[in-house]
Amino acid sequence: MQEYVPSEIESKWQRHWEESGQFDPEMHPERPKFYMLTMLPYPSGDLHIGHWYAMAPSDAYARFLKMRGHEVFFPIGFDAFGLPAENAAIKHNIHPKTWTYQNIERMRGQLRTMGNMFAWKNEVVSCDPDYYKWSQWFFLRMLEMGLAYREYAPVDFCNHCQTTLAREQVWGEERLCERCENPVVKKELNQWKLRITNYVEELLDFSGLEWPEKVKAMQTNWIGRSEGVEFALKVAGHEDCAFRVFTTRPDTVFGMTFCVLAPEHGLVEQITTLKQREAVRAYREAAARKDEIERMAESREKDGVFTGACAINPMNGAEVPIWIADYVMASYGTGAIMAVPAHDERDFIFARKYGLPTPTVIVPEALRGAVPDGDSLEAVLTDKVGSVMVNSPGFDGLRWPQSFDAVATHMEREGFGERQVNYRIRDWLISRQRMWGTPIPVVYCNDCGMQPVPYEQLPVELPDDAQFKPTGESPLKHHQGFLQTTCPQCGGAAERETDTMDTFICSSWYYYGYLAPYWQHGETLSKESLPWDMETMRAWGPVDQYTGGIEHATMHLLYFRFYTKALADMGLLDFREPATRLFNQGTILGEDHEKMSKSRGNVVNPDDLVQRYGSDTVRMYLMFLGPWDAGAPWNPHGIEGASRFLRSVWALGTQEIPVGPSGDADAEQKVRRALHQTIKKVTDDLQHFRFNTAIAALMSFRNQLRSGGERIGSELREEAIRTLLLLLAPLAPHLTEELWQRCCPDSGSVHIQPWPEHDEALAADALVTLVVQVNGKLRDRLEVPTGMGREEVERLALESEKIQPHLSERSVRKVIVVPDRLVNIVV
RNA sequence: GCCCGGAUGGCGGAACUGGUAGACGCAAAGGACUUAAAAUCCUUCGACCCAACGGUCGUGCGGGUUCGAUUCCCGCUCCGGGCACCA
Repeated sequence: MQEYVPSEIESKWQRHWEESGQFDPEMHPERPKFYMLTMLPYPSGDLHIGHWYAMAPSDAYARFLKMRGHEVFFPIGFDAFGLPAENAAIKHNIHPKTWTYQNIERMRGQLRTMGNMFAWKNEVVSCDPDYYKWSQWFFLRMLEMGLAYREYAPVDFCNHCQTTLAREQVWGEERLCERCENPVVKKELNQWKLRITNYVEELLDFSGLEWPEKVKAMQTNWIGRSEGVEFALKVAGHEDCAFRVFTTRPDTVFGMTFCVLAPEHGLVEQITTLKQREAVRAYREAAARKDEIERMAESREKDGVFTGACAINPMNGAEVPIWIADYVMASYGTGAIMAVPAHDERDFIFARKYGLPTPTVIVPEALRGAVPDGDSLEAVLTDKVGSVMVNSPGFDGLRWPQSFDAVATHMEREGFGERQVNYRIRDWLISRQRMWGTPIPVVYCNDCGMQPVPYEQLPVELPDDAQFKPTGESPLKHHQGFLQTTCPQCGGAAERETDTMDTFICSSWYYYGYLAPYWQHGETLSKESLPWDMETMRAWGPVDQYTGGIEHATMHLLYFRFYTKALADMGLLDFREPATRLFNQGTILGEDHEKMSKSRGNVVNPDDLVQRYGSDTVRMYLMFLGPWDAGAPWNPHGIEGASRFLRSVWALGTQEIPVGPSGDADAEQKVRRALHQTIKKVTDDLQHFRFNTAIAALMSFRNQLRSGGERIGSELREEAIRTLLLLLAPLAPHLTEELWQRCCPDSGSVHIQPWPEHDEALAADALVTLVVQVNGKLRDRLEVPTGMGREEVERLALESEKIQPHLSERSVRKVIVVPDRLVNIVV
């Protein structure tokens, strides 16, 4: 018997598969298509065990589907723009392009050792001008459609990365930069944005998508839809002066005892009285400063300043003081609120602090008639359901949601308010003050203003001779060759935009890019150009199964849905959702159960493991660790189990056992039954990404085959081994291919064989273990033929020697029989 | 504070729609083979009591429903993730 030496067979088959083109996408109309997609890697220069954990199971699934008769497309590429390349440029004086392509070259090699069925011919590299010219083309189309715009507004800026960020890329209450985890600051800047908010309602609709509930919840949460009423309040003594507030609780409007404007609100200056002017000015300044610096230490203490002016409650004409306070955000709703302290905890705290009244206007329905005082924070009633309006002339006694409707309708009829839906999500800020990204294709002319670069001039290419400064500032700002251009409108001198696009732009359409390998270098674009062949897109799109990490739930996965909708509106796609099914794999942790990081020294290097155990073993072990979506800590000894298993399969596949064509009938029946049960189990598990239990089933079958091995005939033995190889092929593609070629050299690759089918009759057990319980406690086990009748089962159980002692001196009250399962005797 | 997950042996985990808790693997212990080691193979392996047969307890904690609960319901604890003066 030859020994199992993975290194000898793995590279051989990797080369063979790629050269034979057996995994290149081809349309066979008789086969159902399957677009399998795994999130593309950033070319950091080293393939991490996390990449293996994400991609190896994806590959197993793709291979499984191919054997199940699908035509499978499983592409790969590189998300090649981004900051690390610039940092390397500054540190090592190497152009980001050189650094990136060197890394890609290295990672291609590492990825190939995984043995995935990647369609390498369709690879995309997002920093290739032939790729990013289309990112620019989409941008120009969006500009024409009004989906892209430039705005001067406060934005989040990361000092460490020297760039602005999208709201999605600022994390948590600490407001950390998604890349470097340093706190961001606010800055007022002119920035390009994409109108993702145009699609909010559609983005909230997940119908037809098989996505994890968690991701749907996170996106829904992020979009933050809330239904309410927006209405106008006049300022007393200023006939021409009014402001609007948004509320989700119009039913509490009679309880308004003051209003609050955000310190930045445009009306503040105009309405502040002379007496209050100094206090208001000081508060606004302090608020502006607070926003810049002391964000972390910011307490939730509510304070504010009276403006001296009053607003008129349009419902009852009551005059209420107008305050400014920084607990009201300028960026949400109208930047102003009606304050109802009896029914809002924040308003209550504020009212308490400044001695403002807190009248009750809704009460629990059960308490109707008796209006409680509501003089503590705990007594603040915020419940909608079960509350009724009181002290609200004309509306008393109304319950939610009629109370909402009645007030809203009244406001609409009287013409001072209307129903309104507000969202938390903001438009996508895509400007980055970085060099290594897609240039935003616009120029600024002194005479004509901002002008888009004509389609025919795309791509606007990054210079190859950029000078990087240690300050981290984008070299584009100082690169005269890039900067100086002519205005497409008047032909005069103009300057290019030096901001580049967020790299999430590249990953917002790469899965369509994979299908457009015909981009031609030097091809002149026009508005009528097509980024892909429409027939090919119709045939393959959308993605059938997408896999990747959950960390992109409210970033990439939101942008990627938005892009698909925008591209569909450009007439380039005839579907509106990019991926029908989504699966989020978990994270592989270090041996110490902590997140892997260089500083912790718990990083596992896959290259070393491949060298020592082979790719198949690494794949198998990662899939065996536990459920794919759970992730797991790495156990350096555990991989031995996967290694042993594959070695024993190798032994089974190469050993000659001198037996006749048929063997012991009883042993054969057992093995045959196990075989069909294993086919069933593995098929079902792989369909549901349960790689760990599929592997456990294969191991069990291996155990049975080993123990009964000498007593079965060569015919069944060969069938069993062939089937084992087929079932194992998606998981351990190299070893199975090698053994398959040895046993069935004429049938072609193991990976194009039809998947085995199980026979229900052969899989059925002849005998079952019947559990006998007395009062729910296990007392005996009986081996009985499958399908035994209730009466007989009951009789057998009662007669059992082990049961008898438990029945003495007690009377049987009831006997529960679950056929083929158990008998429970209640005494 | 709100919204999602999760908690099972020494470890990773398994258990279909309530029906044998701990599959499969790792580690450990004992044994076989070997001059020896590695590899391989066999046996044991939740806790406690018992010489043994066997028994009692046991799926984060406390209750409940049920003949029967890791699974369903109620109330907690701890861990992880998301959101958060969002009006």
